[in-house]
Amino acid sequence: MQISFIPFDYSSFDWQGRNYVAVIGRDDKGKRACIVDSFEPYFWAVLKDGVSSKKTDELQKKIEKIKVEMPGRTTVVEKTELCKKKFLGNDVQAIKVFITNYKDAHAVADKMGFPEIEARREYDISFITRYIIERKLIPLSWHKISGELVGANDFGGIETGLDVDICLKAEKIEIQEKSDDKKFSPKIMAYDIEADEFEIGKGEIVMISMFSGNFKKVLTWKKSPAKTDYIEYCKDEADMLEKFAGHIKKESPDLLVGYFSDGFDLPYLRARAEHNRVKLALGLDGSQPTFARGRIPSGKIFGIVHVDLLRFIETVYSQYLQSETLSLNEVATELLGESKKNFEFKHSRKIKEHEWKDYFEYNLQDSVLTYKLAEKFWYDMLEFSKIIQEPLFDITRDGMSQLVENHLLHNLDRFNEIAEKRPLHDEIEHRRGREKYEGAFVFQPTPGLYENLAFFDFTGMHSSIIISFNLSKSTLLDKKEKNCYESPELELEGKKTRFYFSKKEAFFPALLKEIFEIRKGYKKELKENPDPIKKARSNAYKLLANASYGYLGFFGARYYSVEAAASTLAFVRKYNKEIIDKVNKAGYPVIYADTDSVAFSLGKKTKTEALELLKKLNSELPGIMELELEDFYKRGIWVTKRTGEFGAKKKYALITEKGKLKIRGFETVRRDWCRLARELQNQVLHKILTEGNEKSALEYVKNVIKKVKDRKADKKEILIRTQLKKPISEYKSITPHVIAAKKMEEAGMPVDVGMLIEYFIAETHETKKLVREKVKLPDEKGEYNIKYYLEHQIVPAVENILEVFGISKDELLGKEQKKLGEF
DNA sequence: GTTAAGGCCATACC
DNA sequence: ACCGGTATGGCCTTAAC
Repeated sequence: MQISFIPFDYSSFDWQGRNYVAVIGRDDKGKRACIVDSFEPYFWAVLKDGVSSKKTDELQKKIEKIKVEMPGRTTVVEKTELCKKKFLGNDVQAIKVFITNYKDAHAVADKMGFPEIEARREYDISFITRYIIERKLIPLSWHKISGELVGANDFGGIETGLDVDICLKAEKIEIQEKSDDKKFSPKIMAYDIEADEFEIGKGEIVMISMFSGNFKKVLTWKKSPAKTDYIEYCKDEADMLEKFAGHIKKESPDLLVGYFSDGFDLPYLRARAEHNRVKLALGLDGSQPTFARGRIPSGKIFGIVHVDLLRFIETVYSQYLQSETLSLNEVATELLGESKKNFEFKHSRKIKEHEWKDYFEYNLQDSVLTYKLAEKFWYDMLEFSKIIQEPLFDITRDGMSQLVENHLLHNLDRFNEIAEKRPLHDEIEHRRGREKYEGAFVFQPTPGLYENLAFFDFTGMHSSIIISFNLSKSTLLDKKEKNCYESPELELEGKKTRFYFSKKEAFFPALLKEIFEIRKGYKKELKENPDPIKKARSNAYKLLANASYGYLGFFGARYYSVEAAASTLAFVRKYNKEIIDKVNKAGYPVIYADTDSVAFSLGKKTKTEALELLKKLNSELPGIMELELEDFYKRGIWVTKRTGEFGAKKKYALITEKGKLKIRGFETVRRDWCRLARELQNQVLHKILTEGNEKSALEYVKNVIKKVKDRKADKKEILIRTQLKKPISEYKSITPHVIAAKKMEEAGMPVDVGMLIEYFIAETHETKKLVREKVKLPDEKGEYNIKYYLEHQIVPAVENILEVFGISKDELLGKEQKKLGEF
């Protein structure tokens, strides 16, 4: 029989010592299907140059005798094939080594230490990735699958107890052209738990909420008078866990989405199920969730894609968010305009009868928000999965470099390339230990207020350089050749040098070019005709292109190349400086520049003239490099560093003619300054940039200073928030936020790595000199320290800005110091 | 015991 | 371990007196 099929979940299983995959998806009528499939697993032995055909024959025979015994199975080399391939861009002879079980690829490769073999490769590619490459069953794309129905006794009875409508053994897989036209909306269910303790498994789970659009439910085993349609009372915790699994089976979602659920909800559920000795049968085959090890364990459920939305947002979207943390509340407020319900967390013992209803609502709301965010990010997940060709489960958890690498792996066969290996421990250590290479150039600005500015910047500068000069590991030459690309002079490991790159087409720059051009196309289409799918697709290509440069210098990369990374930056410096020179010579004084941008004064020249200059600059750029207008600005301000008289880099504020502010680097945009200082600075910048002088700003500053002195500042405005980046015990330097974290721990509050620690600086006894000795938690009794807030928050936030107008630090401080003495 | 340099630390820019 | 280097600035630690 034949079906239309869209795959979204991939798992592997062994039967009679061989590997199989079970792919879960839907057909075009919305029925759930499982495709059982397999392929002949293999890896590669790349031969040294000039091995004779006689030697090759002998070698193949030797390899074909290899056998490894494993508990419960025997893997042999089934057959070998001699092929013409490419490895790092070079033509090579390679032996394709087919083996019984892919799990033993490494063990077989280990037995192949023959002198004719240059390298053994591709035994370290994940089985699912390998499967997708071999059989081209692309995640979230429509396929036509023909095959036989799987019977009750096939594959050790996998079909029995598998909750699907159709189970097919694939024979032929064809991708459907124009599959884009066919819509697929997955059934999404969001979930959230509330527990009595934050430590995984330590307390009891009090309630579980679920939401999937038309289905809403809060399960609890606590007794309360609250009665609403969605509350379901259970006998005890064990009963609640089983009912949870029951509802998931009945509702049958494709995606089960949580927020921080890899780190909290799912492991907690698993731990409580174990504690209660019940089975948490969430998988379509009745299996329990499993956890893949990693920096953060990843919770996998057979047949249902478990997505921890936080992880996806972290890697692909956090750079676009204004939110200071990625908490569900902040992210939902920013993206949905909807927030969590107010409920002050407490142990269930302490919850009063009438409060339970609020607690249930709170719990449900978390699922509702998670669900709405998942809907919002669906197109992004879909596009990433389709473009990278990796399952949803993986693309929602991979870091940017992993995404870049997987995109490469899925496209290497188009170049007949054998993949490079993943670096091993020693190699990683070595890479991490190397000296840093020189980065981009940042222009030293002259402090001042400027009028009528233009900003130019390079579009995708790093990518366009990698593409234009064919930079990569496989194009790096040992020495200068005729007709090659030559990097500008650069310093690496203390030596001045240059690198040379071949002009021959190579997979890394070629694939990047493809990404770059496709993105350009979608960006243009999007301008003319916006739609969310195109937007998500354009963004996915953009992120992929932007991460490619970082990938070159990432120690974990298969195609790591310091030479290519350092050369990229040498070109970045060269072209940024060249543009600065040319802009200056054209009669526009350059005010500032950083990496890929240049800001300059228009003076008496017009915008049209500036755009003419842009055209001219572009005509002189090599390859696909391109400079574009970022914007014109009415005014801009640059200030001095706190120490010294030079202009501070990466710190400026601009205003457009329409009055839109662009603030970079100032305390206003830093989350570790108190709100009062940030808001004050924001107002001061706004006033100065709108009005062109400091008059009303100065007035405003004085009022705030008075407010602080009169103790009129609100507690919320003076709280300082700093992130705890590692466990308290690992801090060498005990800073105020570490003290605050310690205090929280003592008070029995949860303290986790990654948390934003809130505190304020209080009035204390004179003998306490250090700032950390004055630290108090928000709820602690005490007045804020007037001297500290004036001298360390309020004045520092504005002194450098007012200094531009000749209001010196001494003047500002001197005036205030006398008054400060009163306290 | 005081002070200044250096280091640790968090955060931002691109 | 999960993209790079450049830069600011606060506060603590430590060396030198």
